[in-house]
Amino acid sequence: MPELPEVETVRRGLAPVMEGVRIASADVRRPDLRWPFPADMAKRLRGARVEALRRRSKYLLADLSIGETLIVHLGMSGRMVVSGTTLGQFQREIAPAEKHDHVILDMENGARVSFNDARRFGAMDLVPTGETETHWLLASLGPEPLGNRFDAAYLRGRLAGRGMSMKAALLDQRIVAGLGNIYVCEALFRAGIDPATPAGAVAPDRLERLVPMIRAVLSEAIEAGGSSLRDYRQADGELGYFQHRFSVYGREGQPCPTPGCDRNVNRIVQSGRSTFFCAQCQR
DNA sequence: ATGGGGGCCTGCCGGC
DNA sequence: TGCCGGCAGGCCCCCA
Repeated sequence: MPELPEVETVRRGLAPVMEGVRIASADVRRPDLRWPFPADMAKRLRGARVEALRRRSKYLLADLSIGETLIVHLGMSGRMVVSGTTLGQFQREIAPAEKHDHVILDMENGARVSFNDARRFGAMDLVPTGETETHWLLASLGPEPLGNRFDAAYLRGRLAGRGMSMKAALLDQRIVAGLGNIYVCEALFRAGIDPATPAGAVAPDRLERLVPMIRAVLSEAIEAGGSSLRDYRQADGELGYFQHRFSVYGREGQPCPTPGCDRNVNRIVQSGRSTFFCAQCQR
């Protein structure tokens, strides 16, 4: 659900209330999300100070003073709800536990951070900080799309000879880590690439155009504070505004936004997921 | 190795 | 108003 910009927005919202602050107590209200929580997670979290809040792809990483890192994935519907603090635009009173609040962290500064995830596709794990990169969930992730290692030459190498569609290739977290359905649709539209084109068949100059488009759409979404659809709210509880700037995502049947184009946005299904695109502008 | 599809969960929305 | 099918931003796993 939340893609890279949404997770980065959550990270930025949480950092002021969590970084440098000890976890006074952790309430782990069920034994698992998508996978079982580590044993004694609540006990290990209690008293640990959050040294830094980082992000890798769609994962939040909280480095703790106990030498362990709390890995958090929001899945499709995960949210971090902050209350009990005047830092940021949060609810001032401590929010009582609500339905689907699975893990509640009460910080020593009075803030409460509740992990709420209705669909429970999310995940949490606690690993030695030095082993974060090699954790089984993170080990095979590709480069960050906003990082230096991601460029057209890299993409060319990874896509050469591949028969999968461009849509599927950009959704593959081993190739580039952090894009999801929305931003893949938007980036392919901006780059004028047909989502169904076999990845290995896209010409180098088009990949050269694609990379800055991916970076731009992600940067703009972060700048706008994420997208936030339906049941998702960013860390400060405010709805994000980037969703109003989608060119094609969720706009089936509406006019293509390209000036002079008279087509409507199409929706097709690729490997079970909706793809939105303009058949005129994307070839 | 590659790629395609199923499944995990709950909630919401539109149509009848 | 109520019920039901379809759909949702992710990702692992199995199968051909």
